[in-house]
Amino acid sequence: MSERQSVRTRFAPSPTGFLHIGGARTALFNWLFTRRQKGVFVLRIEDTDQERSTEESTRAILEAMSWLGLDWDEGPFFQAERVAIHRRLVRKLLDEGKGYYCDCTPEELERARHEALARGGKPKYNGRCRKRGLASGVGRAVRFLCPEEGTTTVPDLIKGTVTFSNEELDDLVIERADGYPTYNFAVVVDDALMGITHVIRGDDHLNNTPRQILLYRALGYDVPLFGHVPMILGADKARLSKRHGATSVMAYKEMGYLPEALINYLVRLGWSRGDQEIFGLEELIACFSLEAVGKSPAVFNPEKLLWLNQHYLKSSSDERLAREMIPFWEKRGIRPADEGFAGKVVADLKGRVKTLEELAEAGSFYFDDDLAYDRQTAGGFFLKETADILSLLIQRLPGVADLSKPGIEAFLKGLAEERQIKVKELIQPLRVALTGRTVSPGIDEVIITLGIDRVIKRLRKARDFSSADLP
RNA sequence: GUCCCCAUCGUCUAGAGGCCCAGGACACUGGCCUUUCACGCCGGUAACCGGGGUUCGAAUCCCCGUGGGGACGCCA
Repeated sequence: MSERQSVRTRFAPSPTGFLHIGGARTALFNWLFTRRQKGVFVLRIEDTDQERSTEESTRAILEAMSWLGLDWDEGPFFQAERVAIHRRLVRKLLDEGKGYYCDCTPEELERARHEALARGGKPKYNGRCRKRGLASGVGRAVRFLCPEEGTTTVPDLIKGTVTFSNEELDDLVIERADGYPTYNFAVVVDDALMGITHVIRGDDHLNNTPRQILLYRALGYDVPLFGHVPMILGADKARLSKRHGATSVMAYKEMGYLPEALINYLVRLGWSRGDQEIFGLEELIACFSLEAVGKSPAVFNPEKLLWLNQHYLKSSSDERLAREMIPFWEKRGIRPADEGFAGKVVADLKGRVKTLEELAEAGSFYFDDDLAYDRQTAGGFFLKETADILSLLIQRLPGVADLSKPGIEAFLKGLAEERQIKVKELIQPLRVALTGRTVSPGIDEVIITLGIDRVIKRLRKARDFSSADLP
């Protein structure tokens, strides 16, 4: 490719569902490649299947793209709005003798396929209408007249050059009986007319590519460069699907993943740069290349995604995280008193959880001064001795002048020493009293975030609970 | 069935003929730290699918098997 010709790529999902993990990675590779080349990234919605396409899906896909930060420069274009163009070009092929009408019924075609399969052959179209010279008419589709001899070569940036024998191809339908173009035709026309220079897509399309190349040539268009990225598989090595867990991008948002974690995970699935694991977006734009994309399919590993999410959680600012937390708290009926408090809660917890959802769960006690103590989950901490310890804390804590981490720590250590008990024996009852749980952030952090007034309030409640109703 | 693609630890991968009795990361695991849980730090287990070539030398190149994935639609 010459230096001056600018790169144009596209992402072309069909709006028949949400943006899934595989589609997101394809979009990401396209986007990174394009941004690196300072090219133009086009978004095109392939909605020629009127039966299955929905506006809701289109909205969902756009929303997911935006969440991931994958912005596009042109579009979204809707393929269905371009059928007049497709129809005109089908007529052109017809006029030039490169296509013909076919009146085979779906049942006939199905039967022929089965027979071919039974004979051990490839279930391709048998060419029944090829030489019949049918005119247009109701129930008639248009097929492309495919050469039967020779080979077609796909120039692929990832897989290398792949050659197909034209015998393997058949006369594909380019216009359905209902007048709508089929995928293989529409995609060629639109990519060509939109000036797409690099077609980057899943390698499930590799087999379609020779016939698409034949269409480019029949239409008189330049053939673009291709890059077929390997599929993403589930743990059982089968193509990733719902039964492997969440496959929708937005489902990950709802589970409390950060977009940069998903991006980082996805890009490392099939692409690498030495031993590096953590990549920021800007960094990716600077170093991404199709040559470094691997050829083999990759298994989706939720554990590693979780690890990356934890990493990004740890390194995000409290302010940002507090903002991201809002919907997760809302779901639990929690509305932080102010941003400062939300930030402190997040700061206490972000290093010990893997998702925002988990953070919301682990930190719910911060927002509820009326904790429902539970002897079961309290792990046997509500005993006579506990009540004594809590009383002691209620007496002494308000007198602590230095309510900083070291200050609290020194106070606790001193008190434990004075009472001839282990610090742990002091801290665990305190933890349970303040949080209602045996697991929580550092007790000093909890005290600071809660503030001394709320701490005392909770201690009183816990003491009463301990001394009343003892087992 | 036919065609196409692919093949390094359980998983993601590094490796472009000697630097590799194979490196990193996740997971698992032993220890340290410690105020619970995490985090962090130090360590461990674990792989070149098989067979033939080519070469002084192969994880790397070639061939054949085998295995996995994909395609074969008037879906995209």
